[in-house]
Amino acid sequence: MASLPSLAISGTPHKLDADVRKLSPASVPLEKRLSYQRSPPTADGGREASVQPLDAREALALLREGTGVESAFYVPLLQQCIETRSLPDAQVIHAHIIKTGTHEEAFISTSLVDVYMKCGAPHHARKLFDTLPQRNVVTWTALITGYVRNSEPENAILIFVRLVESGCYPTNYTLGAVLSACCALYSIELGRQVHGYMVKYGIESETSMGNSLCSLYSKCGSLESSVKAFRRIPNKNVISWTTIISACGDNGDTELGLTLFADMLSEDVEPNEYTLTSALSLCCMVQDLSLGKQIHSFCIKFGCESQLPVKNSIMYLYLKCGEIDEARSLFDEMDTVSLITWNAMIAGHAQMMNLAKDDMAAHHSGFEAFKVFQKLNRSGMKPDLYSFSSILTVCSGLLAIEQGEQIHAQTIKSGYLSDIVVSSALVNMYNKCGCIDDATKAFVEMSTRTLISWTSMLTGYSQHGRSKEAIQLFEDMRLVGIRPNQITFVGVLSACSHAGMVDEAEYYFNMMKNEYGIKPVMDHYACMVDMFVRQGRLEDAFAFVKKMDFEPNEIIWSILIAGCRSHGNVDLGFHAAERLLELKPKGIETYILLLNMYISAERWQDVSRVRKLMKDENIGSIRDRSWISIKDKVYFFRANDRCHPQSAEMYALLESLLQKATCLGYVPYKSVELSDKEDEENSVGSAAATHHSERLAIAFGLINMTEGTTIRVVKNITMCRDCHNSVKFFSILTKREIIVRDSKRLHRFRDGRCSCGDFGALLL
DNA sequence: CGCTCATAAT
Repeated sequence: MASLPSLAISGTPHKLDADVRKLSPASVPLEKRLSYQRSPPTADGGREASVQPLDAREALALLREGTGVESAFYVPLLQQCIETRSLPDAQVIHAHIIKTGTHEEAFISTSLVDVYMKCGAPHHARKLFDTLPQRNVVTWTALITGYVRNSEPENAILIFVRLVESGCYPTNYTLGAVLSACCALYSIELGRQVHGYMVKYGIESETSMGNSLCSLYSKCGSLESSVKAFRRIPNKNVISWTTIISACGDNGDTELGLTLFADMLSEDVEPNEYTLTSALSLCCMVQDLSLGKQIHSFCIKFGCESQLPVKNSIMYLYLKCGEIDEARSLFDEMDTVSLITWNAMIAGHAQMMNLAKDDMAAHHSGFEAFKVFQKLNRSGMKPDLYSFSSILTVCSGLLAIEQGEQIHAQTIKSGYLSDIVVSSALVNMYNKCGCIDDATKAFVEMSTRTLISWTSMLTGYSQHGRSKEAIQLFEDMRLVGIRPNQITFVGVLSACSHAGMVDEAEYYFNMMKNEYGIKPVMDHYACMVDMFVRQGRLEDAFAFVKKMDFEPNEIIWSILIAGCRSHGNVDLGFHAAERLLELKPKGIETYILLLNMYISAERWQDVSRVRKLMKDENIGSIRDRSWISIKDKVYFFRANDRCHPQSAEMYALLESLLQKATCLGYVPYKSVELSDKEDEENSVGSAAATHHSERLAIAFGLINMTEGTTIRVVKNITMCRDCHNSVKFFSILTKREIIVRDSKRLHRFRDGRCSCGDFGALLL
């Protein structure tokens, strides 16, 4: 972006020329002009045309032939140009205007500037403007407004500076347009300066100006300034209220937003459809269905429930609050839908996928999102950046790489890949699907990179065990001047941990605290503890935990216990387990870890103690689920599942693989039986061999997928170390790349190694 | 009065 000038407010004392009419030439009689207005004169309005209105099309045809028309026709002709957005027509008219010398009349040339701008030709407008003998504040304003319209806010600002320098007085129209330019530039500094001009000209208290300021500050991310601007508006109208309420939503202060909505009602300001949709969106954010329903009834009361945006909001409210059937029937009842309707459906299902506790539910939601996306494509409407970013999130969640690739192609074709959110979602999708090279490619090809895209890529490298690249990326990011956040540092520290770079980890940990003033949270400590544990430095790990200024949580203890188990320090493990049990952990995986530890040590009393605690704490039964997607079908597996027709083949394959693996040195770990009751019924009379769900899914993939293709499996809980170890052998024996994404991380098995660093601290 | 400026849903 070109550097922008400062808008010095000092200098010649300006006074707002309140009466713009003085500047307006009246060479064409008012009544003549009126007769060419778009709306036909009404019978009772007394606006009889003094010149017989000539059809604008006919007039334009005459001009094209070179025949002149009366100069009074220029206004409707230009009006017609705006409607058709036809640049050539504008040029024809322009030529005639010059021929007749009419361009010296300021209002005609102002119209021409406006027409060029509305035809998307700012260059033509500017060229004309620069040669004008006469220009007034309206002409200047038309140019500024036009630049904003054509997404050239820098030029709008530069023209405003020239306007001020030329001694012209800006009007409220002018300052409103300049404020829009500041908004487009997200420049709160420029905005404040324009605010200064408004104060100076005494128009700050005008409602529309206050509203604009309120909106500007909100869009620039300062809710505080926005609220201040709002409070200073003496005569707040419904727009003022709507602006501040939606500002609260945009800036994440739902509580204040809802309070202000209540204030508005108690001050007897009647909300309109804009206000109500904003309020509904606040209810969505806090998932408050009962409040949402009240606002729904307001919509009916104020008669705007039939408006599409309102319908969209209400549908989205039900969807976000989990009332899928209600949302669905509202959707089906809609006779007209907009792209936003489709997008709301996709985004709603995508969110449900992410929040679903149950993996079956998650998958179902994701699948619904795909169905909606498909229907959108067939409806004749074109997906936009919102559709693409939502559906790419769904692909990430389901590891649906085939669909993801198709959508990638569609984003290129439609041009939406240039959008920062879409391209970030694409990087994320490839990372989550285990395609680090495609992610890198997508990242490199981005036109601009934000904190989110850098962090996403960095985390991708880190999760794939490519620590050097992750850290290199971090340094590049700092070099470009992007300020890392908390999440970025989680990526950096986990990369260090992965590669055993203890000194670097400590260096970055301190950098985070001292240079960036970011307070370390549990995740950061978890990375550090994980690192010491990986190194077998259990004492250092425990010492680090003692340094924390909060109590270790379930995650920290789990890492310590898993580490003790891996490094055979059973006593320390038992000690840590006692501390963990005092916390009454919530996560089912924590219990499996503890059970596994006690089972390996054959401490059966502790095993039954943990099982009892699980019952007391109402920890549900252990459900082990995996799924694999082949073509457009998804196949689910449970532990020891024998439901599938190919079961016999799958079990035989697993047996033979395990046998071969044993020859290569595979030793099974004893681990907890993961079948739940439902599964046990199904596996009555089954062979002795037990398999967790991911092994079944992998076997299914090996049988049904073309040789050499990558196998991608999603698992709902963390892999156990026995499965992890055996899959490493499978990758050698079958010469396949196998990707398992479990609830904690991504495992990419290749040639007997796993990208997680072959270390079990994050395994059960 | 030729710039028609300010608010919403994904």
